[in-house]
Amino acid sequence: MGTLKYALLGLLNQKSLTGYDLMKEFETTVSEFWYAKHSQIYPELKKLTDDGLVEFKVETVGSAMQKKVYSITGKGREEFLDWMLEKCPLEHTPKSEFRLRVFFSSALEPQARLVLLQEQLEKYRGRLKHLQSNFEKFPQVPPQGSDAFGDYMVLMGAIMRDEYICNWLAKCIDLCKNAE
Amino acid sequence: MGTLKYALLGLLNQKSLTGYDLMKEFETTVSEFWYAKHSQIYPELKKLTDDGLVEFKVETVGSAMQKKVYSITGKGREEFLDWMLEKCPLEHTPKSEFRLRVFFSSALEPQARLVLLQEQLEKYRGRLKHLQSNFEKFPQVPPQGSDAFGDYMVLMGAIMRDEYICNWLAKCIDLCKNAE
DNA sequence: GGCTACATGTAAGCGGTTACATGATTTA
DNA sequence: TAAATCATGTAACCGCTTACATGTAGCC
Repeated sequence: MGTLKYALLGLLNQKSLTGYDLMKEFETTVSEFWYAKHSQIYPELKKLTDDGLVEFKVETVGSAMQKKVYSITGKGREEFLDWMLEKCPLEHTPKSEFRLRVFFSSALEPQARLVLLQEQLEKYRGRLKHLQSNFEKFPQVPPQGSDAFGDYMVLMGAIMRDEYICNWLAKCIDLCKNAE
Repeated sequence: MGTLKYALLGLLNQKSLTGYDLMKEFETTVSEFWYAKHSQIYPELKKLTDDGLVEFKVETVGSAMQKKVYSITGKGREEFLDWMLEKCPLEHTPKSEFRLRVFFSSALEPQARLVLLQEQLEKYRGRLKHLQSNFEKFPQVPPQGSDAFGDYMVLMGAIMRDEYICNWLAKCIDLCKNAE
């Protein structure tokens, strides 16, 4: 796919950043739907530079430390927008080790099956609380043209996702208990 | 992770199958949460055989065509159950090209943003209908000890997942329309 | 002075996809 | 008899992770 390329271009389309900054983005905000390690980011930035989609200027921090601040070029913005307007096919449902275990769970004792589901439910409830507290940083819906609007939509999606997973797990736990 | 190994062991724990049968499983039932191409399955089966976790007997179909029917061994069943009882950590939220686009969608014209969301909604609504019709093959909840019970739980999860995505997309579309 | 964060790179290896390659059986 | 399906394998390549490797800056 080469999606990392567009993830980087999209972020640099919002503002200029260093490779390190981009790495941090993939660890925080963006991590809900994309991520990459620095070992993948730096070579990709080099390729984007060679292709004229981004450019950088070197800034010096302190006395010796140098960093490369990357900006998107006109050509880069063009390719990014082309990608944004492409048809977006339905994604394959993601692989899930947990669901694989649930699928095979008839191999477990009823008690172990229940533990499997309950432990997972606790973990998702914890993450849900965390996401909900993140959501409070938006006092109201951000204006549609702002970068925050996309942020708002995906965060809302993340919360709804964890809510559905909690509902699903609770339903499975009920089924297991009632069948005993 | 080496999860493919356990996916194969889990399926062979239910019944004996050929490499081709396993490939078909990954294209149908199991595809909701795991999948693999034959080019990955055949070498993995060879490895599992070398490790004594599965064994096969050759069956002849027609006059010349040979197929290998694989069965799980005692050692294989043991390793599979060990894996089933391991702690199952919270999975990283899956990468999604679509959500990436939604995140960046302030770069689009309001009309293009709406089209992006609406097209995706239509696709998910279509798949949801398909999943719901699959679900009708269960006249009632299967007994907890049967292989069908795991199948039932994950299919229920898949339906709930597509429902939540439809709800999320509908909500996003509303936001975009109200902000105009 | 020591720890954490900032900052940038390379190399080996793994999981997975795409493509190459072959041949038998069934069905229209 | 032609096409689709059954059936099994290998090889090249790609995206990504883990580990290797190095050095600076800020903070306690």
